[in-house]
Amino acid sequence: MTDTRERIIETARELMLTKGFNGFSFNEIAGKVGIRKASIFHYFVSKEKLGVELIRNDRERFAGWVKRKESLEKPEEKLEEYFSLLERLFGSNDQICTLCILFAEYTILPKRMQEEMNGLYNDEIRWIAFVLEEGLQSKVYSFKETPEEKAIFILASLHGIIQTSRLSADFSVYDIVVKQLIQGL
Amino acid sequence: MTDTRERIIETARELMLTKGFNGFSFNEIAGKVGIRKASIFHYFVSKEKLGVELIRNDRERFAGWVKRKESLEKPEEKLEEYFSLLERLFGSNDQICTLCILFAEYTILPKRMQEEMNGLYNDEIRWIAFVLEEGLQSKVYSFKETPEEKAIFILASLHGIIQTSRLSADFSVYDIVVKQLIQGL
DNA sequence: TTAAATCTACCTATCGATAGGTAGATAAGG
DNA sequence: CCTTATCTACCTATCGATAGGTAGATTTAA
Repeated sequence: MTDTRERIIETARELMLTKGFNGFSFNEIAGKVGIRKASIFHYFVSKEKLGVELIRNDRERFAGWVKRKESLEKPEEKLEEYFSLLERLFGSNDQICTLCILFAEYTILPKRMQEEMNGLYNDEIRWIAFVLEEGLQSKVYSFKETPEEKAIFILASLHGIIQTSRLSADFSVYDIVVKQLIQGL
Repeated sequence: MTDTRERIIETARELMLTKGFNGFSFNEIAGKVGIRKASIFHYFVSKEKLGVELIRNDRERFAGWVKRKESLEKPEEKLEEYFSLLERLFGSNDQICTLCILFAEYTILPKRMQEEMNGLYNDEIRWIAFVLEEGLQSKVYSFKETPEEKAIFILASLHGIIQTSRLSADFSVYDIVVKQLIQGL
């Protein structure tokens, strides 16, 4: 069944988002899923393949999310939904977003995973920049940087605060940052 | 001599700032320093102790840096120096700042290291907030958030962009962020 | 002054644990 | 019967850490 495969992926994602790619093992996944370590290799020939799929999975889900939000008319609403999206990824548990958790390991990750990370990052930047461009044209935003520069700034701020929120387990800092980001538009 | 000890620390720092705490081994340090792995245990009874010392080291160096910058009169100058300080930490090589690299591993790091991370983070936040407060009083800054909120925002943005700069090995994004940060003050 | 004791700075060899990964037997289902 | 799924059993490599030792400098004491 693909059921086991799905459970492997879901468990792996939880573990990766909590402890990083090199922070979890096949044994740990197996224990949580209730199978043996060797069985995982039936679905994923290597840990690298699993890692690549996890990120690509994220990209697809983001693409789907974007499509679902296309119906929203106002760019401010889209952006606000995006802020909520990232917030929902942590908050309750120890998990943080895919890019956030993998940044530190970047230099020691397989090239294929690095490429997917770049892809995911560019996906998000492009979408944010697009929404900002909309906001500029409809005059709800009035910043003087390029939409791309602003997007880079926004995403960096979000990534940074998501990570620091783990230190004190204080998630209120996220809103503090979002508030200032919106104010700068 | 403590010379060997110093070389162990310096090598460990380089490795940690590049690959994370769990991304380097005693063997790797030993190879670079030119001694045997077991010899490292003569100076550090455990990897945890080494890790704690690396962060505490950072805190002390930051404290020293702060003292050296006390002579600067204008808060804008201090802040600018701080931006340059962080920038200097990466740029040339694959290394990024201590907090940035350790954020992802936070949940699987020894408690003592977590505590030191919190200490380092608070050190930096407090100093930034203090400088911002100065700026408010001398009227060179005019933001309406509290200095602490602004400090949290600034540090988050810097941490975020430092990490993303590894993706494309494009360090120009740092200046893009700094520019926007200054503009928001 | 010199011999014994101690300390410093390493070494070799090995430990148990765990990592990712493989081979081949067995079980389950259509 | 045959394919797919999952198992047991095992491999190699590496991890942090320990045991036990050695050469040489330093300290102590008669």
